Amino acid sequence: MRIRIFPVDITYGIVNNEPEIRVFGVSEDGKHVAVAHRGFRPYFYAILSNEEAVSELRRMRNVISIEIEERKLFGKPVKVAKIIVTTPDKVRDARERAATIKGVQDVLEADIRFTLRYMIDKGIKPGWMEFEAEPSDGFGTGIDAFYRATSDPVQVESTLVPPLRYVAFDIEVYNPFGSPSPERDPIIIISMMDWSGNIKLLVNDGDEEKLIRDFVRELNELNPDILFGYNSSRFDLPYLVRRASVLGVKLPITKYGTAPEQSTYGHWSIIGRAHIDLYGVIQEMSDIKRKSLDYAAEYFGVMKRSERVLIPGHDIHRYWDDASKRDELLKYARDDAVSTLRLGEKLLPHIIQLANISGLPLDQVVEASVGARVEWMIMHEAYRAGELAPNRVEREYEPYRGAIVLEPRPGLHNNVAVLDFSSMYPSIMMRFNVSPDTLMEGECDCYVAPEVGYRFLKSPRGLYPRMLEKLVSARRSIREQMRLIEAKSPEFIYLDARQRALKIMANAMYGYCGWTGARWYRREVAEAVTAWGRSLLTSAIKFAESIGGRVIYGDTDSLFLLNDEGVISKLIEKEEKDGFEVKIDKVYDKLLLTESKKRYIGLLPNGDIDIVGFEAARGDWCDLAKDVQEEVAELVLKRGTNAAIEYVRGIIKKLREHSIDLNSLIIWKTLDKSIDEYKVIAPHVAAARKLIERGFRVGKGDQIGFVVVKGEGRLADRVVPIALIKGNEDIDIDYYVEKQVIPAAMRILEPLGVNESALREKRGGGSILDFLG
DNA sequence: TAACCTAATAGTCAA
DNA sequence: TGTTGACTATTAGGTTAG
Repeated sequence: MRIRIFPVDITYGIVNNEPEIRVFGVSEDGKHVAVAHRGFRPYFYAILSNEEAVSELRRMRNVISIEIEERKLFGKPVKVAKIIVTTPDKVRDARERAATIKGVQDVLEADIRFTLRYMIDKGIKPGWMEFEAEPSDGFGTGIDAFYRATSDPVQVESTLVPPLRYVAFDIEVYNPFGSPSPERDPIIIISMMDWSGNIKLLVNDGDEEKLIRDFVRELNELNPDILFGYNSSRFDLPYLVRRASVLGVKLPITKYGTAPEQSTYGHWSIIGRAHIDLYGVIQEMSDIKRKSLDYAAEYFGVMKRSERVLIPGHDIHRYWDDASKRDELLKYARDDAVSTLRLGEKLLPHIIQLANISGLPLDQVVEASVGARVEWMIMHEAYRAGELAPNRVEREYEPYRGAIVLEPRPGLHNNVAVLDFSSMYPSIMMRFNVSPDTLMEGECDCYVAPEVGYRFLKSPRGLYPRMLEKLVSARRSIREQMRLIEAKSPEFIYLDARQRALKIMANAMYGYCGWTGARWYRREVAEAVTAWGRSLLTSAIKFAESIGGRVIYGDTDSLFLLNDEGVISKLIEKEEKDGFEVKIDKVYDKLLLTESKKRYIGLLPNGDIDIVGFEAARGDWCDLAKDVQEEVAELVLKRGTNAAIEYVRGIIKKLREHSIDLNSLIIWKTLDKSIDEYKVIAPHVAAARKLIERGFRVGKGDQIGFVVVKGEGRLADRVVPIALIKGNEDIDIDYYVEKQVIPAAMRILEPLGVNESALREKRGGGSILDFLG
């Protein structure tokens, strides 16, 4: 019989010294099914410098057989021995032995995990797959039907996703000592929400063991395919596991009836299910400045911050202890579970597509770095092309030249067209066959990169260009399909997520090739791409100017031109002839350029304002300053500078009267390293230190919010982290006027000829005291 | 000692 | 553990005027 399965988790077991791949997933009718597949063995390659090594390799223990193959490494043919080993746990030992054998130059692909090896070799990525199979004995719990595969799997293209069952969970911990510790502090609430909207609030009524057992029972009854959490890889799941073990309670929530375990990169996996920590997905979305669950949920329109309970983390124990506040804490826990579930629903299509395109399983793809995702995608392609995966090696960092940014022509311009090269770097790689395996030294039938002179074979097609072509053409056909489908239908959402993911992956390839940690790293490849990019942009400028165009700004792949239809259409036509697509991205009715690169504001025909690069677009300025700048931008473009000046004066007056909400004065900055690595104690570092003194665990990656209060010394000595705000702080209004509001406003007003003094209230009597004091 | 200058450090954004 | 280019604030440590 034929079994079609949408995999949720793929793992393996060992039966009679033979590995058995086990695919847990969902069938088309929504049943939980699992397929076991035997017959596939782990292996790795050895590059041979002489044939005599083969007999010695054959004599190694746990080796089943050796096959001599012709493969390629960076495009060059090599002879390799494929060393097939009994079970995955024997690979390491065999690899180490093989490496010491004379005649073995190098050992390759010994660090590829078995289940991923299986998927690469069988041409399977997470998504529908089909087996010939027959019913079999069980090897887990919570499964409706077991099968044993009698054929290799086949990937099935389908735009459908089965009805997956998912649950979101969140734990609250009693934390009177600051950050909680599982050895000491009990779990007090576990909140859960399932796919059909049922919410469960499990409460510690004095028996924490029962709480955990209740959670296990509820979860196994729901038997979800996906468990969503928010920061659950770093907090909730390890805390639960540790706490259960401290209490001596079992936590059998995997489909093997075991506890979750930590696997690679700190990820916590639940066999048979996909544990998806949404925090990682949010973290890489640069549009979302605040990464906490409440902000992320608000960003996606899932739950407004104003409509939910917000409790500062360090206060949880107080709400628990205070009988009159406990209900609020329960509501808070509930809101977290609801937000997490709804966020999961929004993000799942995206996650499924990233998994399907990269080849990484659902739970791993959210944890994996961008580089790792691209690399797995390349591994699949390389295998089919007979290319060996190079080993990961530590390399020295070698900087190289990037893109051009034009000097802006400052001033207020009318009717400006912004043109850009569509997917410039991917296009360059495809157009000139730029790839690590086509890079050549010496004479050849080659494309030669400008300035840097690196040479790339015209044929055969390289690994990178081939992959990009697949990504680009897949995206193109999806976008065509989308035109025929009703927007917001399930299929539309699926296709849209897919085309976005394809674009993300295509755009990530350039960054990957310049990453020193990449298996297929070749600095020359990245360098050639940016060199061609510079040359494309400069020649486009020259051409535009030669036919009377006026270029006022440009960055990497974009040109800002005074709108002239003739010039623009000729430029577009010319680039098309050269194999590049140039498009009008947008047209501004008005555009304000300053002397700064990468910063401008523009007025679109529909009245919208674009603010690019300025403080209003940044996450590290207080909301007040950002709001002021946004308003100033709008007033300046729509009504003129005087209106903007009046507005700013009004805000400053309000601020001095203390009638501005404290929340709009919070400044957020990320700790990019752990606290003792800092050479300079910046304000947010000082704020973080204060938190640590008070028992909070803050560190690398955390966002620190603080306000500035009056006092002596450095700014860093005058910050109060928001978790420690009592409400009676003496806010340093002058700081907010002079260092936040006025600079943000002046950034836009100054180039228009406004003097800073125009923003300040005239000082009345007693001004001499102000100067002295 | 206050005022001023400058390099280094750090974070964030544009592309 | 994707890239370079660019802007900006703040600290840290100096020099200088008085």
